[in-house]
Amino acid sequence: MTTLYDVAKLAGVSPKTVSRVLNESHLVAEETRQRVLNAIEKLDYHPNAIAASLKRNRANKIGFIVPYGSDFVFQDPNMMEQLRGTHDYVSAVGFELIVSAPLHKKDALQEALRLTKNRNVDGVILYPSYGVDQIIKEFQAKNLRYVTLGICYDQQKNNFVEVDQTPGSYLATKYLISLGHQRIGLLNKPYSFFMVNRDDLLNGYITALKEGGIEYIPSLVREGNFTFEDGYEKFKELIEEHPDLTAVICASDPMTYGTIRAIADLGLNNKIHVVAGDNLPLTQKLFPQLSSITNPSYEQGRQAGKMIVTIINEGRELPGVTLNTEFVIRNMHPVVKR
Amino acid sequence: MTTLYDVAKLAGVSPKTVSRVLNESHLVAEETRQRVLNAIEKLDYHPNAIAASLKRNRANKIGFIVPYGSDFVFQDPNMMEQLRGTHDYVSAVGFELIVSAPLHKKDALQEALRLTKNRNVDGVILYPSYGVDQIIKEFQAKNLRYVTLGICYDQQKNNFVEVDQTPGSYLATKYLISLGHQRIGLLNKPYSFFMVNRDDLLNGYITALKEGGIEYIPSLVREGNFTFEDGYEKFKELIEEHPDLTAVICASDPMTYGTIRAIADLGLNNKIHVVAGDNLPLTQKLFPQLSSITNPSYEQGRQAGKMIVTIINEGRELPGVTLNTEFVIRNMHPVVKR
DNA sequence: TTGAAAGCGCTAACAC
DNA sequence: GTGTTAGCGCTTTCAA
Repeated sequence: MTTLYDVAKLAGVSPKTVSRVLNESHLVAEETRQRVLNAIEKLDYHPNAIAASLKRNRANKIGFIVPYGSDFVFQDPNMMEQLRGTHDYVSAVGFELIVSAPLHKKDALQEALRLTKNRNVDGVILYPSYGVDQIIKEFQAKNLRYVTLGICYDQQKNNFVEVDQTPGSYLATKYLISLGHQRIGLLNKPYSFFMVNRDDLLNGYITALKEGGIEYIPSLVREGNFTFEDGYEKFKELIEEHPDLTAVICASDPMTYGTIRAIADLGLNNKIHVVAGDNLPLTQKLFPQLSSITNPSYEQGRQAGKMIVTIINEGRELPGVTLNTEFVIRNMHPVVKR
Repeated sequence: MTTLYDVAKLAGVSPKTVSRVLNESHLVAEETRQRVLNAIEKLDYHPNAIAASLKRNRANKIGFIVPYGSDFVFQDPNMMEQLRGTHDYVSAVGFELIVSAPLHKKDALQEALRLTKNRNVDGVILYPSYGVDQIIKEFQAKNLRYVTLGICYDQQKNNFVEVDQTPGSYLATKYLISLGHQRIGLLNKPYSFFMVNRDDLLNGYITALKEGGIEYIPSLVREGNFTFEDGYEKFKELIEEHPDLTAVICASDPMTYGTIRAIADLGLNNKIHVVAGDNLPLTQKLFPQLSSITNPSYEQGRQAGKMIVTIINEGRELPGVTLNTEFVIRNMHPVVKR
């Protein structure tokens, strides 16, 4: 294994000079620099990143921790978009991304602590889940670096990148009302996913109903855990209790797919106006006729990546960021009254 | 920062003993071990993984290199399944997974070399792509560790986990013929993706046609690059040239989605019998009526993870592994003759 | 079963 | 602009 010393010897300079060429070459005379570069080339020298990490006390790695098992991370399309956003940002600024997806929530949180305390990573991005507030306390007590994908405890002011769904659901509901729909279902996100539920989807929905002079009926709202299966089941419940339903707004794209499948199975094609939850590329391709709330998952992941890198580099907390949803009209359904 | 020395001091033992407790505690007297563990607990000590890595010359990390940009890795569902399989295996045996997805192929391959030579990772999993054979030569010359997800050069005997699609396409074609289909299209995988094309999908298809006494018409086969867009375009080409087409076999699930969308756009719903390419969970949910070739992507990723870990631990090459496709009948279409 | 000392390959402090 | 020295935190001889 060739080391920096071999390079120094061949180039006839000190080890520190080689190190300078590697890291801060502007502090080295051009002629010296060239000699060192030649030696590096000749020896096919590659600096040992681990040794540098040890000395610098910097792993140059970011952990992306998801407390729902690998089948969730790698199969939920929103999660993938977040992951992709984080990957793109952090890899562009010289960090590597480590994905950690233990099967049990409590393992995940311990894993976050372990990764960070072991100095395997310089900081982590945490997905909201039950118990994450405890972990954050420990991160804060130990002065470790973290960013959360959503608000994780009451009064959290720093180190989060969240998405506010109020505008999206408000606009979606308004739009459906403008088409003449009166019985509009909402397949809401799960309260249990988040420590601090912002009720944003629900609030946008209720506000729009109120403005439209339509009564808010709580049983038109069902929670689901973002999955296809929940979309399927909850829509069936909804339509059974409210056979006069003509439209439904879904909190996520997988739930949208489940809803569409349920509609097909029930022989209700073209009878229910569906609004999708995320506006993912795949959904636009599969169901180009669907209007959709837009969920900036990629941007959320990207911003979280940017935030954790900044926090690591500057060594201080950063104020939280809120991204907004919008609403895209792509409707090709007829207005249906049943 | 508490170090192993702090623990040693508190426990009244030598650093080496603490190290033993951490790594090979059976070589330590139980009473000593307890004293050390107590000290670790009391100090909330976490071993510095980087220091251990430096000394051991082992990063405990696997690189997963994909030469097609992050939008491909994180959006292609098969890739995700492979990644998930690798993640699950390697994380279970104490390795971390580093995903590397540079935008340009040649960057990707340089990245694979850099990651490995820098000792950022102990080995890499390489996706087949143009030029990967050159990189492999360099890996071999430098005695670096790698596994490829498919055969990447002529006569490659070692260090790969590939999938043979012959059985799947053979069975799918047989089945379609048994239903009475005569004009069967094949949306094939792209030759350009692979250095060494095994023609497996095509061979299974041709063999089954021959056995069924049906002429093989080359223009019924179109290549696509696994994406929705290619499925859409290539199917349109196919049906335009062959209006008497009644069935089509797709090389991947995204291509299947594209084909289904094209069929809908052309007003041919229920007129074309579609066979899906991968049998991914999402496809089963979205289109439960589709028969499908089963592509063991998760298992492929898992086996690749297992292989690279074994190669790293044993320091030698391993014979390649071939996984097989199957065919699942889920048809609810009527048999259609046009 | 335990310990002393050396050193993995690099960079930070401090000279010159 | 360049070099010397020490040391990051661990593990590995080798000896006791």
